[in-house]
Amino acid sequence: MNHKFRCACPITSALDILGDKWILVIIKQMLIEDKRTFKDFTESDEAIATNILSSKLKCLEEFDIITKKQLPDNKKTNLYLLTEKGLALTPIIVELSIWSDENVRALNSIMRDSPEIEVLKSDKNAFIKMIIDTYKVKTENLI
Amino acid sequence: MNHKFRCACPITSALDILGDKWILVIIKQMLIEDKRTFKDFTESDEAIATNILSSKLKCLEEFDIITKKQLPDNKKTNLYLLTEKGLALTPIIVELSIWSDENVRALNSIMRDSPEIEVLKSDKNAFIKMIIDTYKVKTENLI
DNA sequence: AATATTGCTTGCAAATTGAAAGTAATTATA
DNA sequence: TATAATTACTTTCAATTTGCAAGCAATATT
Repeated sequence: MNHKFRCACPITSALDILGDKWILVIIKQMLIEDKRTFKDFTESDEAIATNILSSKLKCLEEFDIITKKQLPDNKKTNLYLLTEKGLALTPIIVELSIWSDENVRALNSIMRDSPEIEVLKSDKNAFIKMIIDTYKVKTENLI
Repeated sequence: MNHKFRCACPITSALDILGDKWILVIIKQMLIEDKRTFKDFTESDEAIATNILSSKLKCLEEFDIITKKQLPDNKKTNLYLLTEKGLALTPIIVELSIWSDENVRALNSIMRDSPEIEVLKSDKNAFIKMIIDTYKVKTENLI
């Protein structure tokens, strides 16, 4: 797979990787919903089809945003984990959640509350660090 | 047009609107490349097709992220301008540019330099405010 | 009055997405 | 140990989206 970039713009180039319906949803599921296995993802609210999931995971792996690992005591279940490059997407996820809370809520009647949003807004950097640290603690003993 | 949201997650709902190849590219072009007219967009480096542009602009208008205005002395040329809801996407654009500078540059050999990136990183909030204020100054006298 | 420009729309081919079913390897259960 | 269930996919095919090219109507320019 050799990805093509549209032009020399850094923002457009980021969107050449992240700009689709599923990539950032998968990152979010890994980062804050503890999704780690193929099955975890298929069971999520977003209900991604297995063929799409398979191709997107492959793509994320090629960009080194995630890595695929095996548990030492289980040859069947693969673990998909965020790399540093993937964890560096946390600020984008955080900004998406703020914008959504303020601008999309009114359009989606079933949108769930974000009780932590005020804490988040009061100190974004601390919140981002907390999410990343929590992820690392949760995953460091898995492999 | 009645948009469908995948689920109750605020982040996924944001991506139901923003998660595609073109939407955030168009926002970026308006916000920092002074693109305002249909022609402006078609002449950009990203070279969007006119039918796609037309449908995306319509979509952005329906979500109240942009507004379409006419110059009083020109009945042909339409101006597309960001609303407050659209300007509130600036932090997302800024985070995309930081992530890209640090993580995509190595993959895209033709990516242009971002000389302002260090200024940006040293005070994100000030940079975001500057972008928004500059946009408002540039556009307030157009209509 | 003739030409060029702007802002689209239409038609069609190519690519992507998605639902459903199938498969192979591994693990759990009777 | 045999059977069933689970996981992680792949395949097939239909539906949707994207993209190129051409066309067109209204307005602006020469």
